[in-house]
Parts: sequence; structure tokens; C-alpha cells
Amino acid sequence: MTITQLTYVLAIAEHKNFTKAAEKCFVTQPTLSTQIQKLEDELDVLIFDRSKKPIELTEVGRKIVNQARNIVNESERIQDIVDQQKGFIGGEFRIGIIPTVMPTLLPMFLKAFIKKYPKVKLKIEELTTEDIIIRINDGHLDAAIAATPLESENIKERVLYYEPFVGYIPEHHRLYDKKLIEISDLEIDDMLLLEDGHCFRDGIINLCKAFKNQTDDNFQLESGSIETLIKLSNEGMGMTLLPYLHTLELNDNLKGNLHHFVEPSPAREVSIIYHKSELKMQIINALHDVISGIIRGAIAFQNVKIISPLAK
Amino acid sequence: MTITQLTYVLAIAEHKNFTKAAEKCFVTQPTLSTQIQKLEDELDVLIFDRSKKPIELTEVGRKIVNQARNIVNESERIQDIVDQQKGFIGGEFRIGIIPTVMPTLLPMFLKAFIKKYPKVKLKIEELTTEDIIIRINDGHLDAAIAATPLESENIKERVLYYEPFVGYIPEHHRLYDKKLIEISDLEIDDMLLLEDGHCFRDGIINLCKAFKNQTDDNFQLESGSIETLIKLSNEGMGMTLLPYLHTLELNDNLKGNLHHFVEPSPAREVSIIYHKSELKMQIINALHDVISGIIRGAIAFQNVKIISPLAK
DNA sequence: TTTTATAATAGCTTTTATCGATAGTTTCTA
DNA sequence: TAGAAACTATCGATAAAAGCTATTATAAAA
Repeated sequence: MTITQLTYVLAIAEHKNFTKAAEKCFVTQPTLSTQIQKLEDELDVLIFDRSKKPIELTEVGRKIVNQARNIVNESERIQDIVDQQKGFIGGEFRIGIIPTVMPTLLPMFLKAFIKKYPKVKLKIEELTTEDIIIRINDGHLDAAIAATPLESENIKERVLYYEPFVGYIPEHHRLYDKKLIEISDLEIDDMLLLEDGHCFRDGIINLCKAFKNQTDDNFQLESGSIETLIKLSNEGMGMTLLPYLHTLELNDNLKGNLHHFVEPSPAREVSIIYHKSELKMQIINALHDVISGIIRGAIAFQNVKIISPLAK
Repeated sequence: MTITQLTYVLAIAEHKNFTKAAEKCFVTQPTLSTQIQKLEDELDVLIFDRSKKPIELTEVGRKIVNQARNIVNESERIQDIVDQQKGFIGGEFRIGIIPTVMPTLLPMFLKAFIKKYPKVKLKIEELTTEDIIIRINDGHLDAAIAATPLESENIKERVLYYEPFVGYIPEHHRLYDKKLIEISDLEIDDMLLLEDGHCFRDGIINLCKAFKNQTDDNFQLESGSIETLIKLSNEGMGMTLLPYLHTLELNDNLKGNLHHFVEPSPAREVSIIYHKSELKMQIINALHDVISGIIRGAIAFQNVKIISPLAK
């Protein structure tokens, strides 16, 4: 048994196809076929059920894949140990970012990060919290930026910043004349929300429910992006809440519709999260330092009340 | 990096000598030299400091060895997964047994076990509890039989039996005429004990201390084996306590010196212990079943009071 | 039936792991 | 301090393995 064979097993298990897996491994398909056969001979058990299309794992196969993932991840960690010892910061680093953080945070730190750590090749993907957790656990992501706390067993969190919610209230809305809004002003029924799957939506629902026994179904309107929420709001469909960093990018006439909360303002906690095995910790530290350094200049709120991002 | 290279690293780290490590790996010394160099080149770091005699690990080397142990253990587990799936019970199995259990328990179950599971090659070693814990953690032992509870973080315990302590009291001793002794009769100062390192000794010390504030230093006499304890006792050096299974083997005139405790008799808990990763669980189960089955016929006490084997 | 997609097989090439022999080092010892 | 002893590194040869291209086999889809 070799580590190479185990990575081949993982690739096939992932793509359910020898040919595609071979491409990902940068070898030809016959190479995979023969190596898998050798491993199956050595263990004297079938890992894949080739009679099914697409190919499936056998029962033992599934267990072997789990174990193989361990071994391959742990073996990759040896280079990380060496890098860490040398203080080398570089290599490929795959990071996931939730949709409501991506467009505002990424432009703020990316340039600075690349400049400071030119040897790190960041691969950035926009993903929901749910997908992020799956991919951190299976090793497809090295880290992610998401709203916390998540209370996910194998995942560690390190807070980057607290981002207050800001009310966006169009003209003619019942709260328009109130300069500073309060949590108790919120009515879930006239609130525009992102569609299901966004933790920013869940946070707002938690916020509303925290003060009144509001039901959490039958929303008036939902949208996939915050930009759309603002447009819908402008058309008089209701108010909405925006993450603070988003409000910095609005043009001046829209900024007039922003209404901050009285302190303590509700806020989300945004963290860099990573697997408890702490692979590539030196890059995670580097990201943390760059981002929290940059945010320190952008968000100056003292007193916030943290809202859970989890659907309840 | 290959699993083979990692096992070579482990062998050298263990023997601190390329030549001996090569023998243990069943390859020649040049093979080790070249493979280690390849790995060191790939990682671009020195794992061993060859300037020291005997060879030493570098700082990164130590971390790499720890990680390598993980990987090698986990990769061996793949075959275990397959075996478990197939219900195959066989292969090499290394078990440690504490000295005060070894001579009585081993002859009772060994024959029956080998007969029932002929494909398992047991490698049995007599070790103190302390050594057992080290070796279970570093993968040199698959399981062990020891007095419990141990409260050791990475080790699981499964009770085999409760073995009462029996007083061995020579003629002319102040307790000789008392048929059933009590815990409160014990005086640590006229008790013969095993030398330091035996958990059976620690158990007795705990037992004495539980009832009186007896000091635990300045024992009169200590010995390395229970046989010697009995002889010393016969010569009038004091009384001693024996594990119940030992008393079954005494010749009849010595048996007259045995004094049981009034119930609940103090007893030690004897368990099969193993690493929490539960490698080779099917063999551990087999051992548990054979041993506890055999003991059930030999020990019939109902009511016991368990004494901790840990030095306090 | 023909086409398409995909895995297995065959034959050959390249790479690599290992070996025996030997050279270079360090440490021990007389 | 010379020489032996104990070790590790290096060299060249070899056998095993991992990989490639080309082809075949097989099953599903058109």
C-alpha cells in the first residue's frame, strides 16, 4: 500500500469515474486501474463496485476511503510541519467565503495579502456556511471566512471582526423618520431577506425572534443578493438589514436611507475557521493578521450584541 | 513521500542506528540511507543529526516522527478495517501483561485462546503499567491486561474480572487466629510489599491509607516477586496480601495461612485495555470473551470493594 | 445495430527501490 | 597516536514498479 494508491482511491471516490480521476491525478487511466487493482489484491477486497454506473464504493470501500482521507491529509501535513518550522509561508491555500462577506471583504484584503505573502497561491471560492463545513471536514478547503459561532465539532474559529447590522429603510416606511432604530422596532413581516441557505438571513430571523415571538415562515419577499434587496427596498417592498461593510459602498443618495441601531448594535461575528488539525496554521495566522489589521481601520463600533448565524 | 520511507524514519528514530534499523526493516543499510536522504531532499530539511553519536533527531525530526507514527499506524489500520469487515480474526497481536497477573492468568487462557483462534499470533510481554501505557500510545502494543481504572486519556478499558485480595498471615502473627480479616486490621508497617513500580503495591498502599492515616514510606521490606513475599512472610517478616488467583496455586500447607476478608472484600479490577483508536478490535473482543469466560469459573465472589491501582 | 463512454488488458519504457561492494567518518582502545 | 571497530554515505548494477500508448472489452444510449 502506498500513499499514491490512497490518493488515487480518493480521486476515484470523489469523481466516480476512473478517467476523470486520472486527469485530476495527472496520470493516465490505465495507471489508476492497475494501481487500484494492486491495492485491492493486497487487501484482498473490492473497494469499488464497477458493475454500477456510475461506479460506486463497496461497504468496505467507504470505510477505506475515510481512512485513506485521514492518511493522505496527515501525510500532507508533514510538509506543513517543515514549512512551519522554517517560517515559510507559501503554497496553495484554498479558502471559502460566505456570499454576504465575499464582495466587501475580499477587495479590502486581497491586494494587501498577496503583496505581503507573494508565495501563497490563494484559491478563493464563494460557498454557503453549510458547504464550507463539509469541505473543511473533507479536506477540500484549508480555511474559510464565515459568521460564527458555528458550534461545529471539528472546526476551530478565530474571530476576525464584529460587523454591525445597519437598517436600510426606504422613504415612506413607518420607521423612516426614526434616526436610530432599535431591535424591538423590527417586524419580520416587513423585512426583506435573503433566500434560504444564507446565514445572514438566519441571523436576522434570530434577531427578530429574540424580541418577539414572530413566526419564521411566510416572508413577503426573498432575494439571492444584497444588491437586489436594496433595489426591492427602494421600490417600497419593505425595509432590510445590511452588513456594515456593505453600507460603505452605497452611493450617497442611498446612504441617506441607512439607520444605525442604538448601541449595543446587533452584529455578526465574522471569523476565519479551519479544521481542528490546524493544517497550514502559518497561512491562517497570516490571513488573520492581514484581515483584522485592515478591518480595524474600517469598523470602529465599541459596543455590539452578537447574533447567532445558525438557523434555529 | 512514501509510507515505506516513514516506517524507515520510525525505525531509525527508535534504534538510533541505521544498521540496526535496517535489520528490523528487513532491508540493507544503504537502502535506508538513500531513502532517508530522498525524504530529506523532498522535504528540504534534515530529519536526523548524524553528527551526534548515537544519531539524534533534529527539532523538526521529532515532529516529523510523531506525525509519521500517526500515518504508519493509520495505514496499518486499513488492513484491520478489511479484516473486521470479513470477520477474519488473525495476524500478529502484541499484548502486555502486568507482572502480578502474568503468571496466574496466562496459563489459564492461553491454550484455550490459541485453540479457538489459531490464526492469531500472540506476542506476550510482561510490563509494568507505566510501560504498558507508553507502548499502547506509541503503537508497540495492541492491548494489555492491567489493573484499572487508569484514567489515561487515550486508553479505553474493558473489565475482565474483579480479583479479591487475600491475606497471607504466617504463624505467630498477631492476626493469625482471626479467621476473617478486615481492612481496618491492616497495618502498613508489618505488611510485606512488592517493590516500587508494581501497581499491586500501590493498590495495597491505597487500601491501608483509606482507613488510617498511615504514611507510605519506610516499609520494612520489599520484594520483586510474590513468591518471594510468601517466603519472607513464612520467615516471620510480616504478613502480606496476595491476589486471589495466586492463592489457588499454593500447596496445601501454605493454604492454611490464607485469611479472606469479610465481605465486601477489597479487590482489584483487572481489565483489557487498548488504544482509543480501537485497532484490531475483533481480536480484543476475542480475548475478552475467552478470558472472562474462563475466569467466571474461577472467581465466584459477589461483593467486592474496588481498590485503585494508581499511586497517589 | 451503431455509437459512445468507460474500464481492463497488453506490451513497452522509465523510474525507483534495493543490493553488494566499498569508501569515508568518527569513536574507541591499546 | 596508530589502528581497529562501528557506522553512514556513495557507486554501479539489477530487478521490481509505476507509468505510458495502443487496443480491447463491456455496458449503456442513441
